[in-house]
Amino acid sequence: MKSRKGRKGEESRKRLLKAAAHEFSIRGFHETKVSAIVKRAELTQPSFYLYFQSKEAIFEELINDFHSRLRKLTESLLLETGLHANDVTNKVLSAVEAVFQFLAEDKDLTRIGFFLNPEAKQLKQDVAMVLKDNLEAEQRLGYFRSELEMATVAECLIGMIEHLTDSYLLTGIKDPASLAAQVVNLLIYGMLPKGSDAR
Amino acid sequence: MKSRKGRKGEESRKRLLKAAAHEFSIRGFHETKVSAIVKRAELTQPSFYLYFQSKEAIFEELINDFHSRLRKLTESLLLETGLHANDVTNKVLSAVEAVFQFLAEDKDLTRIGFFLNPEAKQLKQDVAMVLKDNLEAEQRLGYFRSELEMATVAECLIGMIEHLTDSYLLTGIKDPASLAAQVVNLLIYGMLPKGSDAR
Amino acid sequence: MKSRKGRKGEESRKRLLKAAAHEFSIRGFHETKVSAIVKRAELTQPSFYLYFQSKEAIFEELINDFHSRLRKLTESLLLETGLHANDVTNKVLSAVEAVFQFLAEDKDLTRIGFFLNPEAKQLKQDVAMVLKDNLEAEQRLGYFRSELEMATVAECLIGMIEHLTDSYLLTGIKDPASLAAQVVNLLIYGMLPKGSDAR
Amino acid sequence: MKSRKGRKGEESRKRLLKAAAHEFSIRGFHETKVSAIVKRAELTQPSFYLYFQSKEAIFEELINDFHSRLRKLTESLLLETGLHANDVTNKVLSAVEAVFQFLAEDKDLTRIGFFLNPEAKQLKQDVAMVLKDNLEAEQRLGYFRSELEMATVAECLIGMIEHLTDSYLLTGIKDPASLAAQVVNLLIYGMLPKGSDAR
DNA sequence: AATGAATGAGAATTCATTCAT
DNA sequence: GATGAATGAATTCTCATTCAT
Repeated sequence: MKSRKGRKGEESRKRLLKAAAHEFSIRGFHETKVSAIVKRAELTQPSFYLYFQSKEAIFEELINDFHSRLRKLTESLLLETGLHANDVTNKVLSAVEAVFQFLAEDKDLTRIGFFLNPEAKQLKQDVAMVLKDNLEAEQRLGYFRSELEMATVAECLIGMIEHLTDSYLLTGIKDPASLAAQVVNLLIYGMLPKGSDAR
Repeated sequence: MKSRKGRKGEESRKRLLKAAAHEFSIRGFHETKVSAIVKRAELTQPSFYLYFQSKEAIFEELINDFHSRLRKLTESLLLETGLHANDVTNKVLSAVEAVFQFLAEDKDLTRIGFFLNPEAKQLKQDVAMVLKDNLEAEQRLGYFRSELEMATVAECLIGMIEHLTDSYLLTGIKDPASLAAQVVNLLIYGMLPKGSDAR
Repeated sequence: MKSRKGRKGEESRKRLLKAAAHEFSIRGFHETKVSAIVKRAELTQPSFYLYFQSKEAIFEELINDFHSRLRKLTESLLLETGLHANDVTNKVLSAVEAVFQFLAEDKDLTRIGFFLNPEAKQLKQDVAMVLKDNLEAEQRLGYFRSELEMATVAECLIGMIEHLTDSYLLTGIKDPASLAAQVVNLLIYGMLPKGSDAR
Repeated sequence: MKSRKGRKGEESRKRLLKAAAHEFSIRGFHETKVSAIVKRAELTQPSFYLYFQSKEAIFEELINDFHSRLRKLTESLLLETGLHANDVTNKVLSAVEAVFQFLAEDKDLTRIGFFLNPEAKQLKQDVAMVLKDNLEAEQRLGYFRSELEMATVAECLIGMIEHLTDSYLLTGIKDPASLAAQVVNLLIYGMLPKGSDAR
């Protein structure tokens, strides 16, 4: 199924993936008909089945592609963000920005992998876990307030990214850098003005 | 269609709504079959159409119910949260808690109205707008840092609520009060420890 | 799937079975389209699936019906044919006739259950086994020549019945009684004339 | 189509025939896919159509091959078995053995030509007819009992051969010689012990 | 002589919905 | 107020076959 030889086949396969990503992203899985995918890819239905076992299969391939890349990103971020960061804020900032950057790269794919599929929850959970571990380590080093429950903080961060991605990033209203800046600023310093009450 | 006649009819109608909410919430719109709804409601397919025009119609009715109640909640919160609040933090806290409370009430409905339907985006946008206006007002009163872009803050708050609802509230891992406390604490004071650097 | 309530449904189900039997019998499994079955039964395709899970399912139901009835017949014949038969020839004759009778009853079903399905081989094997046991018992009592290998004889008998059914019975050229008489006559006495050589 | 050019082409053609015979014989006509044939023949689908017009065509070629050879065999048997045979039993025996021999030669082909195709019925009919004529001639010469209806006897013989081929020959359980011996012994002398009743 | 790529035609099956009672 | 029975309209998928090289 996967390994076609020639250049042309590989092209068609890619066209199908691209077309499918687009259709899925605007219409969702069920409302997307194979007929629509092949039409957009300028092929016929049987050709679709030359490259993919089923509609589910192409969907999953898109998902898996997205997920594995996101996972890889997460891991790379952890490495460079790692412990003993003496400028925590900047580290966090650049990490968050990298994530937004990634999510902005292929919007169709982001919509599918991040919002449209049930397993995304699992993925987010994984990411949350990794994030939590990291945050807790930094917390132990005194970089963050000790009362904060880092598991929840991690989930909050993910929620923010998720939602901002949906409303600002995928719509093109804001760019990764500005979003990251705002998120981190808010998260790090909170909403209160400088001199306000000592808690 | 909306034949509000006998007691029994009213009962059947409610059973269908409840059954539909459950099915939709675990399976999503497309994967939910009318046959499954009526089975759960212990009725037959034609009876379904005695009370609802179509599968879409019952879904919309559930959505609308949820949405109008959420909108009502939002409005009521704005009133009591209103301006001239001298203890902003507590106001925000009780508002956020009320929202979590509401979302925890009927979990099936929340899943449907909040996560499963495309129009939820519009709803969230509406809420975000209202929230933003409110936050900006408070910001002008000096309660919040002036550099913050309140539109984004509003979206962040919504993202946090959304995601925590999904991972902690609907799963029963955490309760509204505790979630609200954490969210607000984080949002208001940020992550840095008390005495840390002036920004 | 199976248990419909009303009379009408039961009727439709039977019509489908009858139609399917006919189509399968003349066209074989693959060449028979569900569309042809329902047309003959004066129904529509979805109705077919109201009563049967799939094309395979209705085919199997026909097969199973045929097989269980044939098995029942075999068993009943064994009982009455049993041991200590002092007029072996007549016993065999009436048994063979009963079999032809059965095979002539519903010709469509016979064609399907006897010739068109792969599992028929197993069925025939079963029958052969039973037959063999019986024949051997009679052989030990001295009713049959001791040099004969009864397993093979059983297979021969089945082959004869099978083929005569195909060419004479299902085509209506000969009737059960006459076929049985000829088969048994041949099998019991062989082809040689009365006084011919001692072997 | 029948381009009998190079050596290599001829080879491929043969490989396809062999592969097809195998596939057809275990899977039947409809369940056999052209893709499976070419895979087994280590060729590609377009190559298949270089040598055969269609799936039907290759099937027919196999059938025709089998049929014409079987027909030839029958004819040769008739010649040597011919009239004025003074040892009828032995003549019949060697004829039957020759048939089993033939059927055992290429088992795939036998399965296809003898059991899998609808036209086999016609072929068997033809053989039956020839057989009948021969038997009747011998009957007139007094070699066989006059009460026997030779048309039926012929069919019986074919049925026996058919079934024994299926259950013993193609499965490798018994060999042609032994099968022929048993069939003829049974057919000629019948089942009754030597001295039993005069009919 | 052979193949990578593509397709026309069709088949089974599903599901929301309605008819008749 | 309810239901047994039926269906229109799609949709996915398969397979033999062919085009272009």
